[in-house]
Amino acid sequence: MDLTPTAYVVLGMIRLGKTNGYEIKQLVDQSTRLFWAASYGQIYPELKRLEEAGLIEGEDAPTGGRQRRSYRLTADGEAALHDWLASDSPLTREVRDEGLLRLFFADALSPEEAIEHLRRMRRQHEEIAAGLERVEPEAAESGARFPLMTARYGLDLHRWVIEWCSARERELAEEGATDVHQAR
Amino acid sequence: MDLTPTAYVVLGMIRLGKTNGYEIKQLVDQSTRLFWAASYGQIYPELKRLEEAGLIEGEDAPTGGRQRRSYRLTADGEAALHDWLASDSPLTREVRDEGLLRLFFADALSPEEAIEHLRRMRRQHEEIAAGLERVEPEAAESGARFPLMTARYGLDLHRWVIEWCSARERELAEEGATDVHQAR
DNA sequence: GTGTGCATGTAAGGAGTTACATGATTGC
DNA sequence: GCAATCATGTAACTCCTTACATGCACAC
Repeated sequence: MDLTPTAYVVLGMIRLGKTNGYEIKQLVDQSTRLFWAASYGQIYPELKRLEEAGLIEGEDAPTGGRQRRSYRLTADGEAALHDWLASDSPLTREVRDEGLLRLFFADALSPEEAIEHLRRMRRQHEEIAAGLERVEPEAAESGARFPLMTARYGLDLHRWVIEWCSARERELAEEGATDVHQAR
Repeated sequence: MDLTPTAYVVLGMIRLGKTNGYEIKQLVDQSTRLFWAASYGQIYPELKRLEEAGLIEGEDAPTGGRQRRSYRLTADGEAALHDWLASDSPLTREVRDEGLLRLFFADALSPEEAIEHLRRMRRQHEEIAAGLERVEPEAAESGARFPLMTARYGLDLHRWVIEWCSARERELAEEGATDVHQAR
């Protein structure tokens, strides 16, 4: 019974008190989204699989006439989550960053175009940081320690990237200003 | 004719002087891998698609009896690459980081286990940084400016993460040392 | 009575990985 | 002669996204 990290997202979110697919999706979108996203197309089938595997138990809990299913962890589910968290199995890490990819090939651009690209990269990270600033207070109030820690990680990291981009923009601009090539 | 970023990886690597699928894969593995990976299963079909689209031109160039196909950019291919690099279309950014994901749920761990997990995260980034230290000299000698810039980005970024993990490890350890709960 | 939010799901398709198959060349 | 490297390719599979379908509840 090999679970994917996405399965543990579901398990972990239930442990944090989210009882149905909709709530799980909402919390994912405002917390782990930046380092582990999940769509309804993953969450609902995963809930079924985990129930079949006996790691969670569901019960119908309609609100009036609106269907709703409420899940909780079983002892097995709690154990599976803990084992994963404490295990020293290799940690998946994959990044797809089109901004960096374009930067890698930026020798094909003019200095002005390269600076412009760095600005676009920076703006993207500024938007991400702004989003994190908005959700950080909620993470702080939740009482859970580590969700707040990861939110701060994201904020500090993206601020670091913003500074890095700024620094590279300045370097390129200064070179352009003093360089003879500028006058070509 | 909408191209994926992976198609532009192929285009860009050919522009950097790589002439066949094998060479492209090698350069990807020691340069863009950390922010845009690509497997043979993507590269070879992509080369065919790009040739059909007229963005590259291939010619058989066997080494003795060993088959080999050598590609170069067409004018259309050069233009497509440049347009992508200079365009302000949205920049894809996706991260899957199991280390951070586990950290997010680390309230389910004991303080000691959480510290141990931070150590594992740090070690992973130390290995990545060590790999980057090895390839950086080659990027520096290649003459291309931006591949070196992205290599340094990676190095500085992972060093930042290493420091971040260390700081969190220290915080948790100090708390444990002064906290009454430690003696439970 | 209408739009927004709550709530559950699926079908089709895209992107990417893994594993395998094949065979020549080069260095030891 | 054997291992490592050069070189090309594909089939099966997994994972995930997108788009769609459905319908209730609640606030204005």
